[in-house]
Amino acid sequence: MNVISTKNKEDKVNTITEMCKLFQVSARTLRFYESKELLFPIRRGQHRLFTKSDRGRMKLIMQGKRFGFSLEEIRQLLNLYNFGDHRTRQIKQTYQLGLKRLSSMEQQKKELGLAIKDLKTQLQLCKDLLLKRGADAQDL
Amino acid sequence: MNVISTKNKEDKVNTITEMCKLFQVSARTLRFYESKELLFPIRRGQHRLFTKSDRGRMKLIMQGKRFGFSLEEIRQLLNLYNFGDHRTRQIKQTYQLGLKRLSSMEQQKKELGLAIKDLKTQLQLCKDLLLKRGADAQDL
DNA sequence: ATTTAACTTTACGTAAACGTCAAGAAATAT
DNA sequence: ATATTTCTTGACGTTTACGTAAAGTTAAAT
Repeated sequence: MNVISTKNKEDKVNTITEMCKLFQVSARTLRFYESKELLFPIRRGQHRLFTKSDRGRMKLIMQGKRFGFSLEEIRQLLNLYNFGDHRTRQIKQTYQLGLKRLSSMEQQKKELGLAIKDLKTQLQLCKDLLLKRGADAQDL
Repeated sequence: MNVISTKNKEDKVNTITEMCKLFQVSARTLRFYESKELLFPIRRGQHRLFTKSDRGRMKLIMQGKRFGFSLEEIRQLLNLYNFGDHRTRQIKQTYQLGLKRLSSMEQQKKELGLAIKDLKTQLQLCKDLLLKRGADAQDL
């Protein structure tokens, strides 16, 4: 790798099928996300090429989905990771939204902790009943 | 409250509008949940009356939704909280499902923790940029 | 050069989770 | 007794998040 070459991992681009494998989603899904402005693949001719930025965004999208956020909610926050190229006014708004999202996620984590505790209790009760009914402790 | 009266908070039933207020959902939602067998309100004539059991189930439904589970996923687990009236075979299955759900929720909590960390970092970067651009620290 | 594989757009279809009338029955208030 | 409110059952509509099939285009392989 010489000085002239600016190529590095950051510059690596992926075809749509590569992205599908990377994130375990369909091509339809990726095109859909592009249409909804969650991804911005560049074009070589007609074909899409997904950049490092898209990969980062996809990671966040999957994360957001996991936590039950809608694509629209996710989209609004994605700008938080690209704030370089936005107006200060815009960034401020996104920042505020980010703070709200953060507190929402912290709240959710708390509730999740409680729900887990409840579920554990309930599972124990269930287990006790099964044992009392003569279940084999082995398969529990 | 005398000895003969068996009435207590457990016996309290709610009309559909009371339930709506209690859980901040529409009547349509409650009827929909009944149609999907997540709730089992008793009937006084044609009208629905929601029991303590339904209230408990609703709490779990709301919780499940918050964490991104589908109604069908939620329905399957609800039996975990009514296992008294089921066959041992059934309970065993529900118990197994509960264990899986538990580990899924614990995993989610972990990921949520990481996502929160990431978001905090990103928010800090964002804040720095805003301050460097001369934003008033007051409104951040 | 031609087959093949990967990709494209367009467009209709679908499942989940309700919303929103419409029309009638039942309970409550006056 | 009658008006009003609350509730009921359909039944069609809507949004989200894609699936899927059709028909054409581009790139890669032979």
